[in-house]
Amino acid sequence: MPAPRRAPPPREQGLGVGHLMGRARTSLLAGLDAQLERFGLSGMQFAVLKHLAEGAADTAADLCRHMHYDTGAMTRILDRLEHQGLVRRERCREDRRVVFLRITRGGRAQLPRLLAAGARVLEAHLAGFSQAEIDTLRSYLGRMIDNGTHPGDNHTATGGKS
Amino acid sequence: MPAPRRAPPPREQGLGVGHLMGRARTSLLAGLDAQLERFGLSGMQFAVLKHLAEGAADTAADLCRHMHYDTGAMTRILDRLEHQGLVRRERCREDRRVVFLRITRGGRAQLPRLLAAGARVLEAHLAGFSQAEIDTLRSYLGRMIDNGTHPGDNHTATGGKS
DNA sequence: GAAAAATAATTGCCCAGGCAGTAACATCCT
DNA sequence: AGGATGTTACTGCCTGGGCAATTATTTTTC
Repeated sequence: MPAPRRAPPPREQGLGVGHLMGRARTSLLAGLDAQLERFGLSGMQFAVLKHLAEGAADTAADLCRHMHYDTGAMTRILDRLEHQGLVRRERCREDRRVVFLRITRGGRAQLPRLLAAGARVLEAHLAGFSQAEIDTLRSYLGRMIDNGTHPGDNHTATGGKS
Repeated sequence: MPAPRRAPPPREQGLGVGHLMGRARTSLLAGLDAQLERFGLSGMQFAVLKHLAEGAADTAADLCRHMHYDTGAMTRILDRLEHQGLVRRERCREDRRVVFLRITRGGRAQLPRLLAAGARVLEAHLAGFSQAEIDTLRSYLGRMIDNGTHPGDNHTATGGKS
């Protein structure tokens, strides 16, 4: 070790939570990308595929609404997924603006492996958490999102059940 | 049904956590950017300035280590901060590779307002949280980060402290 | 029924982060 | 000493998201 680095006490009161959240999310995403690398997929592509498989959405706009994602970026993600043969675009006949999205047979076949990879990453990050703790964490995050979405709602959120 | 809950998808909800985390962080960041917009600063620039003001780091490499950030991106952020007259670069004489970073008088003068803006956003998102809940949330995030950083450490993390 | 507004998908442009390289310098090793 | 190695800051290049049009279509409104 050439230069001994001093270890400054990281006293962060205010932004600590934001910072930690960013780190945790980065770690989650990095792990997911690492696991998905051998499938040639990014975390975002995986998420899209998962939503499609679950039937949560079947058009690009729908997907964007559910995932709070940019429509332009979504188009490009779908381009890649289609190019990889995992998703097929199919123009709707009744409303010729919309394009239905369908998982191909190959895409569906890969899905279990992808889901397993995602679960692995999450399990790793939640090692040592009890189910109650996971639920609590989820409720905290939900409340924060709610607070950010509807700012000024000053009801004590102690009973906050989404 | 013999209720053989052998190994169903027990952690299926886990992905929800990742999703919620992303949403919460996005909301936090969007709020911060909105508050900082009138200062002409991004959330990242603010974070860097804050670290410098606290004396947590005084070189670019140091900052990157503390903030887990890319060195190239850091150079460019510092370019902007310097161009805005908030930070000054000063070559070290002993080790001519390093460039010390100093907050200018103007930068330090703005800091209180910036910190207040950051605190506002965080307070808004944590409305209705007790101090204990905030601490719990922080500990959860810390444990997740730890799990991601040192994967495979299979000691029950129940006693995990920061 | 035609103009106006709304919606879906797409594209171009910009910005910012990650990565790989580069040049200057410092340190280590033998 | 002198070469290998590491460090610091910086610079292109690539990727990917966000935003603002653009195009094609539907729905609403008058």
